[in-house]
Amino acid sequence: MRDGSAARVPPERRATIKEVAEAAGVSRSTASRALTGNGYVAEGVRLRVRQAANELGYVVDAMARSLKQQSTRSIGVLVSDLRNEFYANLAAGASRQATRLGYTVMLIDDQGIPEDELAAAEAFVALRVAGVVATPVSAGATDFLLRQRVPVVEVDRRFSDGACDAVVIDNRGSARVVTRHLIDLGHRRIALLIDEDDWTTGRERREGYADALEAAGLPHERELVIPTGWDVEAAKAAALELLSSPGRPTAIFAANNVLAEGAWRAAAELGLRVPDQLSLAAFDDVPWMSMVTPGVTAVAQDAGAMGRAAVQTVVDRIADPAAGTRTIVLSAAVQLRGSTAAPSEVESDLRVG
Amino acid sequence: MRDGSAARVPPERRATIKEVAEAAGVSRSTASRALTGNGYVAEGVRLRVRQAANELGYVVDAMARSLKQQSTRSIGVLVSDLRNEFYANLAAGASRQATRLGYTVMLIDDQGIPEDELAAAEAFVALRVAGVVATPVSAGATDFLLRQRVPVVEVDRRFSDGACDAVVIDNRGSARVVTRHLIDLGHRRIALLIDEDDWTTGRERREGYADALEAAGLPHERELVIPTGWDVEAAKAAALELLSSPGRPTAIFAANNVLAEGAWRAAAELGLRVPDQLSLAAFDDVPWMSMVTPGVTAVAQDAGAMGRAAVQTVVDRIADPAAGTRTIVLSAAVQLRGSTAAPSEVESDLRVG
DNA sequence: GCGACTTATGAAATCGTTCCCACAAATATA
DNA sequence: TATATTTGTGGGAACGATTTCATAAGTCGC
Repeated sequence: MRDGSAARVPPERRATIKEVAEAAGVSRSTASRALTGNGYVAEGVRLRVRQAANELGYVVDAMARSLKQQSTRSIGVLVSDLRNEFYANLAAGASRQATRLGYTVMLIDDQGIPEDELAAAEAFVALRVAGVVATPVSAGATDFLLRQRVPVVEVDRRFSDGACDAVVIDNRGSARVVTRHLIDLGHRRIALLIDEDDWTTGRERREGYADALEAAGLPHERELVIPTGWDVEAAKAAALELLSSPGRPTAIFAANNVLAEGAWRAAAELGLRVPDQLSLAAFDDVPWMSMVTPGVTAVAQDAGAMGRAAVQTVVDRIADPAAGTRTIVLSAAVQLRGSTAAPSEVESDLRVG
Repeated sequence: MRDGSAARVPPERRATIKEVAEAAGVSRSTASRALTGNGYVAEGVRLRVRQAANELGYVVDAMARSLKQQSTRSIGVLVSDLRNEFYANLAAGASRQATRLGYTVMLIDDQGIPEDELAAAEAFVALRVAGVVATPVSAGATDFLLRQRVPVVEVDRRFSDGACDAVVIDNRGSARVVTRHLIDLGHRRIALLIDEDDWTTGRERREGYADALEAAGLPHERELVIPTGWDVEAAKAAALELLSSPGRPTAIFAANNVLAEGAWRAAAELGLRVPDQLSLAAFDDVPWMSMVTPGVTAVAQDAGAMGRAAVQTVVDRIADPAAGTRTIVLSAAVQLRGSTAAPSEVESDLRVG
């Protein structure tokens, strides 16, 4: 029985256009025209070539094509941590938009490491991607790409202000609204959990927080701005310390979803009731915030929309490299949930006492 | 001042190895050897070439290289939905392992659509990826890739049993353990929320559920196996109907994290206390399950590890295309949390009455 | 029936790289 | 000294496609 079946045995080597041309009895040029649709080809010939290609299982070699055409249909996407839902949604939006526009995506997760980011940028240049969408962690990668004449769109945060396109949200305004919300509820000691100050996101969120305090005539107390690490554990540790201290705040504003998770876990571990004993608000609305009880008040960035917009922008830029740079600012909604409420009397007493 | 700065103006066109060679005063062959490290090159010459390359901002054209070498250093990764944390973690693990092994990743999110999956497979072939890691949604893509002689590793679920390598977990065993756990707690009416039956994951989880019921001598009631849709809303709707019915189950086993989210939201909407009035267990342990109160008992698959293992497997396969196919079965731990407990007396009465 | 245009085809150059080969000089081995 | 062997270099042929150009036949308008 073996070898007796009619199953077609795949050939050792992949078919080339030359073989397709021979099978169809035409020249390579004609075969190319028949398959790509560029230039004149007689209808009968077109069909013959298409059929020959099918029978041989021919698939164009994108590299040979790009080499000749000196351009590719792929876009580099560089994110800091795919395991973080924000970046995953961003990448999903970018990927889908790219597919829709006929591009493929080269995705690299640089783990937030500047060296890896630079290596990724080099890989993108080597692969001659048509453009790059990146959530930068340093100025290095963008600089390198721009020097190499590769269109870049910075997403979420900016390092090369004005030198390239960008898609961001109104971090400062959103942070101000959230802080204002807490102040309006009666909070006077509002801590800000923040991982960094070097990025535009962190800086702007901090500024928005400060804006709101100032507008309300509240002091901007240094010890209430808590620098944390990058991951949940570090954030939790920082929050534990903060919440165990005598001058404990009545509200925490976490500058992103990871820090919010740390704060939430810390509060749970200390047995603090939210919102009675602690109000919690966050930047980045992720699913768990609407699943826990009470839900967590959060700034809802549409990461998927950011990814889509970034890809659209980079494709526009590829089409017109000379146009002036654009910065797209997307709005973000604040989802008010049960985690923010007026500080309780008891808490006020505790604070005073 | 403008144009007076010493800033180097990037050249219009990218430098080629020919230009590097000329700048260093050697032939293209020598320049190539100096940069790649293959073959003999005098030390002084090597340095001269490297410097020339640096000064010209030379970056090798990966496409020209691959065309000549007839191989690439990139791997195609195909997932169903990057917004789902399971796939995001899988992709993150795959991406990082690929980077570690010197490969770049072409990522495509096929949205679970068979046509898109096939189109992605074609794109991978066109780009001549060295191998593909995929969470298949139909047999088509894998078949096509195998016919095209592209190494494929199926992850999470299988369509081409034995025809290619695979990385999966013990779905049946894990489902059995969870169901058994619910039975041991005293549950007799345990519903299974499941999205599909066509994939190995769904089938095996269902079998594990059935195994446990049978082993306990419990009837396998048809109306307790609930087919849901793919998204949270559909799952929630199905769960709402189930939980509002007179013969309502005392426990729900959700076959994945999306369905679990739907069930959780449904229970919350109906005001059912977990675990007093309803026990909930799930497949796929995602962060929210340990953040809500009570935590949700879940099978913890390490998606990142699956992605890593898949990439490792496909790279091994690239190295030895003739070796027999392997199926790697990773173990999954069951995280027991507060959402599963013995059914309350009141509930039992309700059920009887 | 003659120029102008459209349609159709194939030969050959080209994209940027690698790598086989030929050759030469330096070094090691007999 | 004669002969291998190692080290170093450059010429040129690939890799697989696209695309320019030349050529030729058919069509149109007059």
